[in-house]
Amino acid sequence: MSRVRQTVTLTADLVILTIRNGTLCVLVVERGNEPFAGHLALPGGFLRGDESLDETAARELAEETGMRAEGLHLRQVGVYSAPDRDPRSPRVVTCAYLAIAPDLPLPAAGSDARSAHWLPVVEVQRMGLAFDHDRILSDALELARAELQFRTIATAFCGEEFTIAELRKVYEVIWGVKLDKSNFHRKVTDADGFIVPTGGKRPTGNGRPAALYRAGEATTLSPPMMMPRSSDV
Amino acid sequence: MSRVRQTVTLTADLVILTIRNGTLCVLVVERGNEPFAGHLALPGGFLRGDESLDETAARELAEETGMRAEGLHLRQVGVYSAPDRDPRSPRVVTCAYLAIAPDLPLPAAGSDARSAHWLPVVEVQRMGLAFDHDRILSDALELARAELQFRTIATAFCGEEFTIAELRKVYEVIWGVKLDKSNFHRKVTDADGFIVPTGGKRPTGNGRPAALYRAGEATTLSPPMMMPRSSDV
DNA sequence: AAAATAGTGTCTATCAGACACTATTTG
DNA sequence: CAAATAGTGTCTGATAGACACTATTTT
Repeated sequence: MSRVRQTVTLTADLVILTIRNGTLCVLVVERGNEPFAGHLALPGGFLRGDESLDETAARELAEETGMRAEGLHLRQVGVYSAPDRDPRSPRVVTCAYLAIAPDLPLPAAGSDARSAHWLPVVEVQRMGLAFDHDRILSDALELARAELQFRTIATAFCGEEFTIAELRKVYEVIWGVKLDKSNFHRKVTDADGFIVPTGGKRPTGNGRPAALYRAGEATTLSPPMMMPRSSDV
Repeated sequence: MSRVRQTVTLTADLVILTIRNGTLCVLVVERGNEPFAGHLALPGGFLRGDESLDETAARELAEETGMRAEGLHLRQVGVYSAPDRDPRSPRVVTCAYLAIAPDLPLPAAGSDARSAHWLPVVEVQRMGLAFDHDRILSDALELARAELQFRTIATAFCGEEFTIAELRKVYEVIWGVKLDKSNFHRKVTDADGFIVPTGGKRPTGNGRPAALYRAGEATTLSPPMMMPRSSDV
């Protein structure tokens, strides 16, 4: 029996990241059903007969956050298929997706009869998640760190309009480093199609108001924004 | 029916790359069974009940090439789950893997009752593959190009011992560029744990014999070997 | 004016690319 | 010696990081 092909059910699980109050947060749900009822887990859902897993992920993302998935950063992290990762039968295999959201209010709780919350990533890692979702979360974070270097996804954490300081904060929070203000400014304004000035300004309370930008057309970042190498050493 | 969770069968498909006579080649099989009987396709196999997809991929790799998968570069490319990608029922979803092999003789043909061949990638792309394997192949190639920059996988294309010229040829073939001999030499010898001199020399027919190296301990390449940016411009 | 934040200019160490040069082999 | 390939040295332009400086706002 172990040597024959097996039928499984497929889920798409989502690691939806955002930045709130300068802290990297992830959307987690409290599970209502077994297995792991009452435990925290990543949001996700089952593949339907008429859709691909990418479509499953986009549908779940829309249900959980109200975001339209079109033009949104939604990227496969990997497949998690250990035979014992989920006690259910038929066996459940999942494909994890990374999504990035601006700091949005969540739709009314209970839209999916589950309670969804933004929680700081560090706190989630301390508490632990159901299934193999701890591993999925850390893999997704690693992917996000790498993608920041080569793709223009950092703007997805910001609203429609943002300042360069806000964009810099994205890099600092996800990479866990402090970046030089001047050098960052130079690099993002030089990068081709990364950000476009809107002409507007945003008063910041104290100090000179910052110029506003919106995301440019480019999806890849050239030249790349390399993560400081001091951490490897 | 389309709105309920669906059971599927899972396969792991392999994009196994090697370099033969200075040409990038991929292992393809001629399908013996429907669907697509007689067509070329990527090797692959069904998930069994006692294994993960990573293990399925490693098992198939061993069956097709005779390589032991331990310590071998085997990396998920992505999941391909379009509802119409395979006409069979129950629906077939695949996870593609990238593997890299030195220039090995294949095990006796017909080990899996299928004929496996190394074919140049460009020729395979011209002829076309079954299912969505054309797309999988091009995604795997893109991944291989990117991984060459940051991981020490180039040595996996070479035998146990290799010269720096052979290693350079790997980069040149996969990136499709010509690299400067001196600068390449400097970069690979400076990179930490990338290659280790064995002390041996290999006569190349004509000319000064080249020093031999073996793969070092490092898996990530620091500093990275950046692909020349001229191609983007 | 002081404080605070945005943004610019400039110096320097480092590194990639170009390329001339030396070294060691075969014929 | 000529040819061929391996390997070294050096110059230069581009870029990242450090940091001093200017600009514009609120209190």
